[in-house]
Amino acid sequence: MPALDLSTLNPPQRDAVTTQHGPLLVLAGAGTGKTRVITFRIAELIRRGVSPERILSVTFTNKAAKEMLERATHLLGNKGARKKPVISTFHSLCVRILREEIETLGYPSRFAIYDRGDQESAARTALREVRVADKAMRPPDLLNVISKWKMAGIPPERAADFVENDQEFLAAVAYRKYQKNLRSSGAVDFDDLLLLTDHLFQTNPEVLKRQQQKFDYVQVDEYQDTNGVQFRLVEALVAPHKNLCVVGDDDQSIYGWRGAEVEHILGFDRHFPGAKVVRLENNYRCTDQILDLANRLVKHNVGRYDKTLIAHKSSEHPVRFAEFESEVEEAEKLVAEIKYLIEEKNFPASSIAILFRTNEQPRVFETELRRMDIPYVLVGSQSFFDKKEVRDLMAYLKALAFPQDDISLMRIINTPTRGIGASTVEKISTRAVQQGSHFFEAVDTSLKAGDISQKAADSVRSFQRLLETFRGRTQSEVHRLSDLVHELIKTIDYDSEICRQYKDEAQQIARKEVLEGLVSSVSDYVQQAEKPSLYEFIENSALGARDDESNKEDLLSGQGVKLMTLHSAKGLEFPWVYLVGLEEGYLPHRRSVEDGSRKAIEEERRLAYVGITRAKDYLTISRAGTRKKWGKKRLSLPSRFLHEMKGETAPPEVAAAIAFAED
DNA sequence: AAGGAGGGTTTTTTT
DNA sequence: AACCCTCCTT
Repeated sequence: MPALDLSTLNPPQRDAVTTQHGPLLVLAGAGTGKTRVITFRIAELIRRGVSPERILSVTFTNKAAKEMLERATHLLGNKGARKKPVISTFHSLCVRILREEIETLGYPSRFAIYDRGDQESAARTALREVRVADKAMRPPDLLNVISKWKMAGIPPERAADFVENDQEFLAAVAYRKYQKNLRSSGAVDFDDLLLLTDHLFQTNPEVLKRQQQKFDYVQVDEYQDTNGVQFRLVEALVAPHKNLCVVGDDDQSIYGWRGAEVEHILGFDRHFPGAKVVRLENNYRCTDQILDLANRLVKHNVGRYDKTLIAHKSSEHPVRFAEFESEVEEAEKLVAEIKYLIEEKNFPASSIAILFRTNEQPRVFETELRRMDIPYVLVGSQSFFDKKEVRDLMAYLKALAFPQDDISLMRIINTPTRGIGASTVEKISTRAVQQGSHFFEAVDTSLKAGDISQKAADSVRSFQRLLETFRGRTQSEVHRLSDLVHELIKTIDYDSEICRQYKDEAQQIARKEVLEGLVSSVSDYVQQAEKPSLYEFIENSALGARDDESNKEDLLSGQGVKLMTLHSAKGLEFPWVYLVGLEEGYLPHRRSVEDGSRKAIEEERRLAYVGITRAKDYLTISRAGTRKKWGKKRLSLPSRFLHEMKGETAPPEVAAAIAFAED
């Protein structure tokens, strides 16, 4: 654990950071010790007698929250051991508030939180219900549009007025279905958590007052990434005292597509008059060459605070630019070098990171790393919870915990196959919609109406009984929840399902191990939980806040080469970094280029900036001349950012291609 | 209803 | 190359 050291701040800055009252904006560039500022402030406030639980710090990821808590606890030593400062993500904070205020809500007292996978299923169902052809709009696209509307406070009924193109017209119709289905399943998505809390604050002064009284000091990390709803929540919480300290860097705003608005950080002193502004421009992370490159690149952005970070470390090694024939060669050559570094130079694998723009890119590197027997960790979205088996089993657990959750039920009703075919499901569902009931309540009607056979009805009912039995037991035998999950897997005979699906024996074993992993994480959860419940386990999983899992991740991350997207690399640093795939269409991404707006390209440029500034000592930036896409080899041109950061003009063929794409 | 073959489509980024 | 959907046979 690095010692906390504010010697990097000059005295007025130090005073400002520890100012006890009023709004404070810390504009901190990359590598200037942003997070340290918050941790230091927490410790300082506590030292001055503020009770730890009255200090709220909000981060964007659970990982960041956990790390901050560890640092703060460490800093406080034994003194802080009894009470802890509150550190949480926006989403966990909202869940807590909603749970506390559940009585006032008028919403079902139990609600399922849908994770990304659930949201996609719900989106797919909605699209189907409004008969949108699959190719007209994909579930993820629908979710993006819905999220945009939700963050702008636009409800389903009014979405039609805000439609900007044909696709959004379809989305507006599907949005209504999506929200209706979620509500009838007793579920909320990530955005709803924020929206409901916001709504609660706006409409219920007592609730707001109660929540306001909980905290005397509020701090927000990565403030450049707050969206409209998050801004309103913060504003509401600090309204009585305005003791708000935000930390961020407008050059690292990379979540515009999720509704983040840089205006929040740029206009902080307008929103909070009298705000103190502290600028941190001394970079202690990167060598001067790395920083030069980053500075030169980001200067091409127009909408930003003009600032130049000052390096405090001189370069031992120049930044390298590598070019390869294909993406395969890129992976082979770079991994060969990594092998050399680890084996010959005793470089710890964990100090090396490979950063890329999209989730498709790490594949080649994974193959190569595995071939070379180098330990690696793929950090990010394609995680444990995205595996099909886990999602199936989680759907079972959700169906158990939430009897009205028909969306989860649909996922598992015939998985593994149990004689409930598509047409049976279709017919019962239609009846259910007609009579405005849940799926199981429509079985009788369907049978009487002659929609389905007696045999089909029996299969459905017997599955319903199975669920009910387990549902009862998850409550009465909650202390042995993991045994129950194990028993459930045996009862539904999921193992046979795996064997049927995967012919390869190694695959079968791997998949079964995944399931065992889930069972053991349930068991870990039950052990560490104060008052274990199936609901809480599901909730933790959705929010990605499961202790056991992140511990495992930490354990792993100590060992391997890290592979991650630029988005997940935000806030991290590594001694040795490969920034790969610097090609037009990837960075900047094709979709942003096609968008054509300066804003879109500037966000891509900030992504590249984030990538460069992750490197402490060594940076290699690489590109491939060809790249396989959809099984076909295609020419890949060097990214415009390469030329910008080197201070060159793009060669004619690249410039022509850029101009062509922008037309 | 289940399973397999064949055909078409796909890849931003994430709490 | 991998996935999902549809259609066809059993």
